[in-house]
Amino acid sequence: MDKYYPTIEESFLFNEIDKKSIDHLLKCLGAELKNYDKDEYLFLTGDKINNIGIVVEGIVEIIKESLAGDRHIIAFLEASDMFAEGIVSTINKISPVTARVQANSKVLWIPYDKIIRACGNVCDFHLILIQNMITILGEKNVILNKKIELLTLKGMRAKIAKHLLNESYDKGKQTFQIVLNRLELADYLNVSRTSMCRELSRMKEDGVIDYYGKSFKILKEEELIKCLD
Amino acid sequence: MDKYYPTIEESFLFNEIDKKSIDHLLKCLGAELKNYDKDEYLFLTGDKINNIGIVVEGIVEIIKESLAGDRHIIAFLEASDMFAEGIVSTINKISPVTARVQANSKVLWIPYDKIIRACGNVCDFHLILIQNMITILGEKNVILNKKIELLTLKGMRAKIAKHLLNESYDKGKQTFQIVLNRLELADYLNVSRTSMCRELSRMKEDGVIDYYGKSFKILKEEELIKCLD
DNA sequence: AATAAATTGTAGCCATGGCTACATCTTTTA
DNA sequence: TAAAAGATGTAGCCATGGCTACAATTTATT
Repeated sequence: MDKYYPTIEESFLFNEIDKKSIDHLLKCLGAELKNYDKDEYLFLTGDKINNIGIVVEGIVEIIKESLAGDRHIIAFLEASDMFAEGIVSTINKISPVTARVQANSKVLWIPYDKIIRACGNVCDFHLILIQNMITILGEKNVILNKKIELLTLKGMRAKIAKHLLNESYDKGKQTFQIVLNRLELADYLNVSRTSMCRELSRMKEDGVIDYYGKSFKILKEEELIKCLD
Repeated sequence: MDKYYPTIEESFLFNEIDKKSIDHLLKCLGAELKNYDKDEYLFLTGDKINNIGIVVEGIVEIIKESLAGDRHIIAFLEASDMFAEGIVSTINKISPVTARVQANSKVLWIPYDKIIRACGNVCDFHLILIQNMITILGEKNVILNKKIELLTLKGMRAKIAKHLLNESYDKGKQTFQIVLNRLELADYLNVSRTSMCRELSRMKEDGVIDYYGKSFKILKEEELIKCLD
């Protein structure tokens, strides 16, 4: 298991925790490393979940089944990504999603109980762990709120403007590269790709932004801000 | 301060905590009760927040200022409602909103540090408190995710269908009362009231639902579910 | 009970944006 | 290096849903 420590340490859950102590801590937590074969399920929609998972090797897919029956992948998780933390921290702990490995994978499972209940010999790390857990949930809240803000905006231009401003603020520059391609971006903004492309063209024509591929430049910030009304 | 205990106890933060211990606990936490006059500000957008607030008396408004400069009230909080818990649990603790009292009010402030750091004489309550804190954040995540699911649906009928199904499942009945009026509902679904009313009429005409005022009845659940594609 | 105010429902008009189809350009694979 | 697959941009068509205006109904106020 030791060979995976570098991966495990990267998770924010172990932020500020002395790397030398992780071995001790994982034992204290009763963490378990499990192997999964391609396409094996980790848990299904409706299952009661009691562990937090950290991907140690391979790929984990998070799948949302709609009431209407169709399946939609909402996340691809890679090594050191955490999952299920949002589920175990609710009252009933019932998963609204299904998790499956896409390739042969290894997952580290940590019992939620052990994380939030300080162990008998209250190690200092435990309290840091709990604080990290809360911070992770807090930050997730921020991300969800940002997404809601975006989705709530009326009009194509407003959505594009808001997103580009967000990116620009995050990077601290007027010129920046985006990560998503056009289709993914349209998906994120919940609009059709073609209509989004059309509006991007218009915005370039109007001289408020410029772009080539994934490189964007904000030309008239004030104009973009005006779009948000 | 004792006279406000019944209100304070109602907060989920003190769930499962012996009421007799609350007095001791609040002292251990260094909780402070403060008075505010009508229209006084509790904190402004951009302020760094270090305390969780619980409304003890009066009304607190949470206000969102858009980049474009207009103000929008996103919540009215009443006695025993908690606020700022989502802010203090992030990394930088900067508030994205402004809080103001709408009438003469009393607010109980609890230092976040004290909540998540067990005190020297580790009282048992402290751990419960921390677990409650995590549960609160987890549940908030669930609510935000539900809202995103709704906003992401394409088409008026899908949004209405999803919301009515949610309400029906929550209440466990096909017939139920909604809380919001038409304007508030339209706002929640992020559509115009008139278009929503039009679609509600059509749905009634099609015989998939029936309603009168705030009373709704789901007539053909399978049909509603089909709308979600 | 009478009036005012607020809430809800309906209709017509038209802008926004989704969809199909295709062209252009880029990247991957053989 | 050619061919295939994928990503991006553009255009035309038309359905969805936003908006204004007003009617009908319910609730609040005097």
